[in-house]
This record gives sequence, C-alpha cells and structure tokens, in this order.
Amino acid sequence: MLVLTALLDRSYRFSELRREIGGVSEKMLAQTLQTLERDGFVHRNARPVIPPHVDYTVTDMGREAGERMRAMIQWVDDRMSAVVDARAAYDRVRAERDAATEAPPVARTR
Amino acid sequence: MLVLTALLDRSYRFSELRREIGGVSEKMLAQTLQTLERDGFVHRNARPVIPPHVDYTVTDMGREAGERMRAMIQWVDDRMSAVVDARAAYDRVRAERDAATEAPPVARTR
DNA sequence: CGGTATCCAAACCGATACTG
DNA sequence: CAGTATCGGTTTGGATACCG
Repeated sequence: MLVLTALLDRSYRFSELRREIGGVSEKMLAQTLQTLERDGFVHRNARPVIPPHVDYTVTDMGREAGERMRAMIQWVDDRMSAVVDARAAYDRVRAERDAATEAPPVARTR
Repeated sequence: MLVLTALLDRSYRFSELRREIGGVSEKMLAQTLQTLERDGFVHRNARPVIPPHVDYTVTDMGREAGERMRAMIQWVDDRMSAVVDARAAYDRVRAERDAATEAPPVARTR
C-alpha cells in the first residue's frame, strides 16, 4: 500500500523506506517487500558491498498499482470527514436508543 | 469489498447476499454490514414483519466506493496471471539456489 | 429470517536478539 | 546495513448455539 506509493517517486533503501513510511516494523517491511517482489510489483537491487546496499524500485506493474493506490488513498482521504460524520450520527442514534431501553424516561436531572 | 460491488446492481436481503458472495460466515457478513452502515456506505432497511425482512442498499457514497472497488477488482483480475507467473519464476529461482547450497553439484542422477 | 453471544484455534504483528 | 529467528500478546474469524 504505502510502500508502492512511496516508491512511485524514487527508489528507496530498506531503512530509508522504513523511516519514510513510519510506524512499520522491520519485520513487516521485510515481509511486505518480499511479497511485493515475489509477485512482481517491486524490484530488489542488492549491491554486494560492505555494508550491504539494497534499493527497491517499482516494476511497471508496480507503478500502475501504486498509481491506483495513490488515487484510492486520495479518495478515501477526501471522504474521511463524511465517514466520521456518518459514524457520529449512527453512534448518537444508537446511544439514544440504548439509553431509552435501559433507563425509561421518568425524570431528567435538572 | 464484494458486498459493495454486489449491491451496485440491486438491493439484497441478508441471506441472499450471503449466498451471492459465497464463503462468508454469518458473523463476518453481519459485522461487515454494520461497519458499512455505520460509516455511511450502506443503508439498512428493516421491515418489521414476521418473518423479518431486511434489505440493504448502497448510499451514494457507497455506490461511488463500489464502482471503484469493481474497477480495482477488474484490474487485479486482469493481472492475476502475470502475478502467478512472477511468483512461479521467483519460486523457481529460489528453489534452484536452495538446492545448490544444500546439495553441491557433485553428480546428478542419470 | 436475521441476527447475537460465546468459545477457541489460527494468523498476525511488534519487540527483541542475533547474523552475514 | 539489511535483514532472519523466535517469542508472546492481540486480533481475527469460523463453528456452534441461541434469540426476537
């Protein structure tokens, strides 16, 4: 998801990518990159130097996927507030209904 | 995902939707529908008759999301074979490398 | 019919320690 | 630097039983 969108702009090294994305553990990033590589979305270029230098780029298919991801993220982002509102409305109604069943309206405080 | 795309065509009742999608447990469908309703993607219309009759439709936002989902599913579907191929190639290479490390090529059977 | 409640095994994932 | 290996807590989701 975020790996593919990040790699749209330029290639990244492992730790660099980890910092860029943020909140992703080493393990998850390694796992994700392996899957993406295996499935043909990402290309892994390992230069056998010391210290190791590995950078990741998107393949053509990966670029296509990343662009779609980016568009989808944008769409979701644009609708976030609508979702938050819908959620609040839904929760408010449900809270009112629960209050009515648990404590019948006999008298209100003040 | 599949709930939204199914509901693009017409409204569905609970069990009907379950059959349509296939491989989804009651629990998961109920959970999914509640989330979608809460977030404003789906509208739930419960007619208080016996036996109960509840049908689900998409909201405007849900329709938009469903259309995007459908497009994405189509895209993924179109690339499935490419992914399968990439995966096979990757696994083949890895298997060869593993074989080389575990059993050095001294002699081959026949 | 359209769910909810409960139990439980499997999968997920972060933290930590270690390696080439 | 770029990972792998392992442990353990959390989450997920199916199966089953029950309810209005």
